[in-house]
Amino acid sequence: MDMEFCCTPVFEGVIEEEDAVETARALAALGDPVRLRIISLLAAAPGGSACGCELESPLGLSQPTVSHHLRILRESGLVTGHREGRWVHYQVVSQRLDEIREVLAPPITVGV
Amino acid sequence: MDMEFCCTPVFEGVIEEEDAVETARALAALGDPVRLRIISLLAAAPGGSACGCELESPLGLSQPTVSHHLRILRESGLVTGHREGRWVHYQVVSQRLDEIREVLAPPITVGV
DNA sequence: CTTTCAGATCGATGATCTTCGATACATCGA
DNA sequence: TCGATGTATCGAAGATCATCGATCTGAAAG
Repeated sequence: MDMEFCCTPVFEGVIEEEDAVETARALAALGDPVRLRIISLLAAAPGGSACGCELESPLGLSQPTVSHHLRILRESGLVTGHREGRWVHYQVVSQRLDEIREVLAPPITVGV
Repeated sequence: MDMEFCCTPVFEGVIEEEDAVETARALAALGDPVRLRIISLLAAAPGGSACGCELESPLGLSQPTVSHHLRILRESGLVTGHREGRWVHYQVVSQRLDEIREVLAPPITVGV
């Protein structure tokens, strides 16, 4: 079961309520200091991935809380998790970040 | 009194707690469907600006609520407001959006 | 089979956020 | 000066969110 994510640019006409909700969900997932640090930690980890247990200590948060944030990032398509024995290796989905950056990109200048 | 906004990239080393809070604040400001639509409405308005009173109807929200969201967008540097008689003309600060896009930009690839 | 450990889920709590009516402030027109 | 209009702020209600301890699942080790 794969997911459908938002891609509607903010600057091509007035964004519809429904599309705005989807896009806002992705941006809200990034709008939390803990989740930004998780992304940063994963990207900086050797091989670009780390298990949840490696995040608790640097974040200074409990295991359920880290798991909670990872779930939100997963549901927003910003990270993926692959089970490897007892561990789940998480890594950043850079394509997804590119998509979100595109949503905020300035309008296509047509002359002027 | 000018404001200091975040600019610390997520992918250049592990982002510090303090910087993460600042960056998250900006992204959280964008993480709301109403505020995304406000940005979209302002950008699509003739001259790229509109007063608060012109937003209430298309958003279907009360004046205090619209004012509340405009305040958050202002405090995040995403819009500016210029008083023109009784009206305050709001417009999107595209530079600020560029900054935020940069924060989410992929790391500088050094070989490989 | 039992223990151990990583991860997910549940339930509760406290904080934050969205929304609105009421109200105050500011500006213009009569 | 007075009323009308756009905006900001206040206070309250309801919803959402972050956080944790307790608990459950799943997998490896003994």
